[in-house]
Amino acid sequence: MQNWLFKSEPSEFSIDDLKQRGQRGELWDGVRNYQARNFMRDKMSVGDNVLFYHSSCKHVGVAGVAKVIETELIDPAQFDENSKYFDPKASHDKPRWFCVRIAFVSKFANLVSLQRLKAEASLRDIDLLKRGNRLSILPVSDTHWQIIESLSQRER
DNA sequence: GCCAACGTTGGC
DNA sequence: GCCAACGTTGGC
Repeated sequence: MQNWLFKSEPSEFSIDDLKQRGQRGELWDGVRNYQARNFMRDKMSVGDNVLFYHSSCKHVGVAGVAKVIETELIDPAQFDENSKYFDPKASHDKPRWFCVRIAFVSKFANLVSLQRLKAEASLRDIDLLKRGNRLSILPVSDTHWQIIESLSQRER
């Protein structure tokens, strides 16, 4: 079982939006970065844990927990000419983009802010905080997962 | 809105 | 295969 961190702009799709989807969850389509795609296509399993991170917004940080409920899905947006994720180089014979489906697990009572993460010495080497890391999907170690989860239960 | 840090594209 | 130009991400 692997842990991940998914970034999302809450103005586009927030932890509350995910909660509203309930058991059906949400198809994580539209990822157009090869490294992130490879994580989804090759490394994810049903049941994997996901930290749901709010980026590019007022309160940046980890907002809650989700889980992977379906894997090895072909991203339908690549074939949709009306989608901003349309990829003219993709074909049904040779799809280029893959995705997974995730579902809500919990929302943190207190968002674990980026500031808080940076202040935590034990998170010094988490990929999320490495200089210039703009990947929207990142693996998270068990140790880092536990630290962030414990931060979410602490008073700010 | 700015800008650093990339990833991607395309000419050569 | 190199690399300049361009586009995007994401914190501030």
